Parts: sequence; structure tokens; C-alpha cells
Amino acid sequence: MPAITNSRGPALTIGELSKRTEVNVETIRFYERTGVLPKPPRSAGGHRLYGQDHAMRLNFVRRSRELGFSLDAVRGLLQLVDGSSHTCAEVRAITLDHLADIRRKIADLRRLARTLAEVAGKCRGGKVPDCPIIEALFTTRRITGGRAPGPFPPSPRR
Amino acid sequence: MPAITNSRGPALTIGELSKRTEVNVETIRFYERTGVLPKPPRSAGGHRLYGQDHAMRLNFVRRSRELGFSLDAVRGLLQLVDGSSHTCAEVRAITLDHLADIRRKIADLRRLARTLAEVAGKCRGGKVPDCPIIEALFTTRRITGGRAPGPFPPSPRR
DNA sequence: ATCGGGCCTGTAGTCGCTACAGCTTCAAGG
DNA sequence: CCTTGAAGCTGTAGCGACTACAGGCCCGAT
Repeated sequence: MPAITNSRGPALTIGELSKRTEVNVETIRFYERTGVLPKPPRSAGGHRLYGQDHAMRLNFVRRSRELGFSLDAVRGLLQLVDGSSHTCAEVRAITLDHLADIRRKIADLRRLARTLAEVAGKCRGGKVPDCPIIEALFTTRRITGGRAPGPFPPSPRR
Repeated sequence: MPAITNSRGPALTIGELSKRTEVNVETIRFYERTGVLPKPPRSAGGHRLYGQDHAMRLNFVRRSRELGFSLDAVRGLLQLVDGSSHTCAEVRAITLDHLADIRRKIADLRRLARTLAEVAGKCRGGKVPDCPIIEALFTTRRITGGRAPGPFPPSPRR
């Protein structure tokens, strides 16, 4: 086994990297296309060869996604990490922004849950044709103070 | 008393319907394409003409969306409403399912928020090059008990 | 030399809209 | 009656963050 080595450690195929990081093969290629991961060197036949550094970076991305950072935010964080002079303050700002976002979403969802519970509570579930839920849905009341929940977080792998 | 189909009242153009229901014109056409709204009659020149019934149905859709029902769920609810024999129990089941979903999302977001707050709390925001947040992002710890937040709710119009 | 699994590229689908481009129609003003 | 210009029409592409093919190529083991 000649064990071609990259910057650090032995080379991994995309499948091996996938197993190690628990990130889908397709997703890894997607990250490359969209500039989240750098293009790795290739074997003679064109297969991607990853090193330890790639594995670390991909772990970073996965963990950030698990914490709900958008890919855009992840790109931002990576830029800071890559640049020699990332300040802690910048990182902190991105994180706190994101945290505020999440808290907003929680508040929005709670309002939703409250309204739904209220509406559902009126219904005894019989075979009656006039359902109070349906009636409630026909009324045009606005949800109070609602802000956009917006697009959303990542899927934890199972 | 929701009689959804059958034109009553004066005809509305798509723009008028849009203003009345506060649903975007493009969105109304999209709802028609995807079977959420029925195809309305047309004027001689091909413009859509809506009645009171359409306005009610669209309000129903909007309100359901505001409460976070997916379009698929909305289609389900509408089918029940359209069919002569919708039972309250069916409607209730859809609603409670949705409510459970939302509660799961809230729980997931709370876990996220807690972790983020914890991580951000370690950082004093100086110009130090080793940021504890970055370090935390490099560690491969799994979020405990995480479930997929999944895609998400609508935007309240302003 | 052959087999079969992994890898390659490129494209299309998901959800719920939104935003064009490039037309035609309509209502009001002159 | 004719000219505007807004509003309507169809059809298509884009967002985010993947996922899922199809149709081929490579690679290591037998």
C-alpha cells in the first residue's frame, strides 16, 4: 500500500470521508460546487482524494449546520478561519446574530402553537359537519405580532 | 357556513382579489396551478374572474398557511371541506398532527439556542486569534436528542 | 480478464413561493 | 374613437440546501 499522502495523513476517498464525517457523498460534492469545501486533488483516474485537513473542515461545516447556521454564514465563518486574522469579536457577532434569529423563530412557533391548541381545543371530534376548526380557519383574524419564521435549519442525520 | 364553490356576488379581477385577501397575485396563480384554488371563469379577453366563494377559499388557505400548515395539509383540509361528509375528527387529527410537529420544532430550536448561548458565552470578544467559538465548532460533538426541524412556515404579510 | 462496487458528471426534483420577459387586454382620458 | 399605461396573461427560472437519479468510468480483488 503506497498510501499517497496529502498535506497531512493518508488520502481518503469521498466515500471514506463521508463515513468519517457522516456527511452524505452527494452533499460533499455539493459543498465543493458551492465553494464551501475546496477542490481536492484527484487520482490519475479522476477520483477525489481528501486529507485530514478536508475532514476537519467538513466537520466544522457539519457542526455549524447542526447548530443552524446557514451555508452563507458557514462560508463567512470559514473565511474568518482561513484569513490569518480572524478576530473573536467577528465570530461572536455572527453567532449572536444567529442566536437572535433562533429566538425569534421560537417565539413565532410558540404563538402558532398557542393558536392551534386553542382552535383544536374547541373541537370535540365528533361527526358533526360544522367543525369549529374549519370555521376558525375561515375567519380572517391575523396572528398577533407575527414575524416571519423564514427558511430553515438543517436536518440532523439519524 | 362555508359553501366554498359557486359564484355569488360581483366578479373580482385577480388584482382585486389579491388586495382583498392580501395574497400576492403571483401566489394566487401559483395556487391555481397547483390545485389549491379551482380554475375561475374567464372574461372574453382571458382575464380571471373571481366570485365571493373564491375569496373565501383563498382566505381559508391564507389563514391555514399562517398557522403553518403545509400546502399539502391545506389541500387535505380543503378536500374535507369540499366533500359533503367531512368529519370533525379528521380535521382535528390533521390539526393535532401539525401541532405536534410545531412542538417538536420548538424543542429542537431550544436545544440549538441553549448550545449556541453556551458556546457564545465562552467568548469575551477580544482580538485573540484562538476563538473558543471556532474551537467549539471544530469539535464533533453531536447535539443530544436532536430531531429534524424540517422545512418551515409562511411569512406573515405586512 | 472480469466482476461489482464505488466513483464520475450533469441534470432534475423537493417546497412555497417570487420574479422576470414578452406579450395582450382593459378602462379612463383626450 | 383612439391612445395611453396599468394590469392581466403564459411560461420559465430562481431561491436554500440538499437529494436522487441516469449513464458512464475507475479500481481493487479474484
